[in-house]
Amino acid sequence: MSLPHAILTALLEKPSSGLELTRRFDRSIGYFWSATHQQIYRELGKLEAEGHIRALPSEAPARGQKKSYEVLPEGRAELARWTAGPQDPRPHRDATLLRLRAAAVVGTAGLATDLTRHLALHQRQLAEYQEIEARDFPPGDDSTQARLHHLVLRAGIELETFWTDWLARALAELPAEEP
Amino acid sequence: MSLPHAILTALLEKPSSGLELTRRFDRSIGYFWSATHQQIYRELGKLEAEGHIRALPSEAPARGQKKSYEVLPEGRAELARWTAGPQDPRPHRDATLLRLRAAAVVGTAGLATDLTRHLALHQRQLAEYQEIEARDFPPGDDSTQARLHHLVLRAGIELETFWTDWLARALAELPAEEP
DNA sequence: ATCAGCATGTAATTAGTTACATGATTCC
DNA sequence: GGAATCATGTAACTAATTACATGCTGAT
Repeated sequence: MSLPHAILTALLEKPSSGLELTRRFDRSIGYFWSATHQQIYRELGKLEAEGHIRALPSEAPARGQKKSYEVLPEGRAELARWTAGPQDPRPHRDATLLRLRAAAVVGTAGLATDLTRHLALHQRQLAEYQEIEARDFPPGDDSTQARLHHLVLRAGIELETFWTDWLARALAELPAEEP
Repeated sequence: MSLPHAILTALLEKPSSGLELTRRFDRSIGYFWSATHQQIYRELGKLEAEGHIRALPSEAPARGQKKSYEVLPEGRAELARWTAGPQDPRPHRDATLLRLRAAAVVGTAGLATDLTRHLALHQRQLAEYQEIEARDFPPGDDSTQARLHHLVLRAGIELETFWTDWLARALAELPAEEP
């Protein structure tokens, strides 16, 4: 539902081609709104047809050729409208919590292995966020833009901190398993 | 992707009809795996066709008639397999974080109103979780099942606590708006 | 007898995922 | 000229959402 707005945001930050966008959706933007290259190309086509973005004229539009896009005033207006307007929270779905609830009825056998793996993934993600914070947000940041970006990163850091703590607690509470 | 497993879990906890399931997906189960009645009826049909659940014979199978389901051994085995097996974390998508990032490029005008509304929603949800904790998990719980359920609830409480804190901080950092 | 609410469904649309296809460029 | 990689796309499928349809039950 908000993929077009994620793309508009990314393109306003920096005009890019489809593949460049895909790479950015694997890092920064993708930390809170992931998308595959197939989704991105499809959505770029729609946004262009609607007059929200346009291809930079410099490049040739052939198949294997790079094609960069920039946001038009209509696109910026649409993004501003979306940002300011009311939005209902989307329903959440968390497979890990569901799994624990399932384990309460069918047993916890085999669960610890995969939860341990998840714990490691969250620890790695947390470390990555902390590196970004140390590198990009030294104490004493001031611009509104920097403070907003820092807030978003803090959410990532605190959520990953929560999950690492919680998974460690969950693992500690699981009944020991036979080897 | 895990809707069938959510339904199997719910039915193992207590055999139910479609509408009863729908109600439970509006409360307990739905706190971490939401689903609408349309999804539920469709999935019940599939699970029955696959031999994972069956309709309790007592009730008549007509259209406006209640029809309750119970889990068969095959369904329990499938749920145990899913619970124990490896699962890759799904990509996250958080519209609020995307919105803050968008606001960093198009401006924060109008944003505070809706974030304030979201803050209130998270506060209400947190209060509800805390009531459930006080009611259902008095100090000194012991069974594995109770501890697993409590862990899941704790995740809800701590996540809502995070969001209320974070939204309050975000609102404090937004530039004041002209009335 | 009709209306409100319970209960079960169907249909159409949109969003997201997975698998595959194709051209261009560069390096060997 | 062949392989590897960059870059852009199509097609098919699965999951989720939105809107609508229909029968049953009990109250007035």
